[in-house]
Amino acid sequence: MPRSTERAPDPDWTDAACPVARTLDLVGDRWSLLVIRDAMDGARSFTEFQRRTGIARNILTDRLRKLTAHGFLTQRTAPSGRRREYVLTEAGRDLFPVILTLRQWGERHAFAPGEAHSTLVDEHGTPVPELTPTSADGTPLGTGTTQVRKVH
Amino acid sequence: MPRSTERAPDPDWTDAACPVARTLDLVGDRWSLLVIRDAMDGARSFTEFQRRTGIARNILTDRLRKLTAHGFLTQRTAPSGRRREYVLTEAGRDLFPVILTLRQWGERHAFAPGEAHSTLVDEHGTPVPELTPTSADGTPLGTGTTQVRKVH
DNA sequence: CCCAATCAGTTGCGGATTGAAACCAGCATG
DNA sequence: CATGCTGGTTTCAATCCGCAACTGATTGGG
Repeated sequence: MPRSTERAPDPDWTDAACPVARTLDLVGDRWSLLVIRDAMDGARSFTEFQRRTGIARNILTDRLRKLTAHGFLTQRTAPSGRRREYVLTEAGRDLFPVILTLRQWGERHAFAPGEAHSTLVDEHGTPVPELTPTSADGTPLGTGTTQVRKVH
Repeated sequence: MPRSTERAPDPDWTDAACPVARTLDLVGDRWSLLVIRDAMDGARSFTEFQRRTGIARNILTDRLRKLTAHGFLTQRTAPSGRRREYVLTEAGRDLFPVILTLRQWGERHAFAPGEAHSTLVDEHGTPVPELTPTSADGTPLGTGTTQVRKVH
């Protein structure tokens, strides 16, 4: 009885009006964002993703397929041969701030002081600074100083 | 295998050295971040979370318990009575940039042009600008201009 | 050409997780 | 006492996940 209204690549959202919910409907599972993370870090092939994440192969198959179907990844034939490889699309690369903020939360709250972890650095090896939300005039924003509004 | 470092509510990480993976181990499921989102938007009570998310009640019970155990939420008695309520901790509020970047990705990529959605505004009603990663000297950073490095 | 290894999956199978709905207990009101 | 609200718990079916075995298409070497 579902009645598809228009063209629907991925039907029935958890909360159709909320961008947060829609994004989580696409990548809000245990593995998708780790696959994206590794793609950003240079992983291209099935076995490379498998090796880095440790994910079960059938699940990886499923995730690569879904991420490709939803436009985060594309499959193209590798430049150096005839094997195919997975590369991030524009939409996939736009998840960079999401991965970065997850990373920064983890670095701050999920490690004991002095515990070994990885961090993100720029081309000069300088650590990437914390990403802080600000208003258009530069004042910092948080949960108390913002609110959700409907738009059409 | 007894590995009691200090207080260990949630042992064996998916990828112990990666802050992204650790964060996702804590909130990387279908519902946790939506609960956090609603907490940021003012939800305090069990039924309020249930009403906003539409989540099954047993799962909500589990998520509220886990989010509390992991330090994202605290339970305190409401100031205006004797009912208890869930409020975000410091660590919970620090997920604000994560929710915001998820929201911004969704606004950009998960909606057809002109489709109705919610957005985030500051106290003056001005839309919150895009959060863009930059290096310490202000140059924009992306997947091509950063790399992961181990730190101890 | 033949044998082996590697890559990219697919299939089958138990066990854990999730979800919908029903049930339950405490408290407040009428 | 009956009703309603809050904050759950229980039950049970469906789904998801990981493991291991298998396929099938390529490289790679002798």
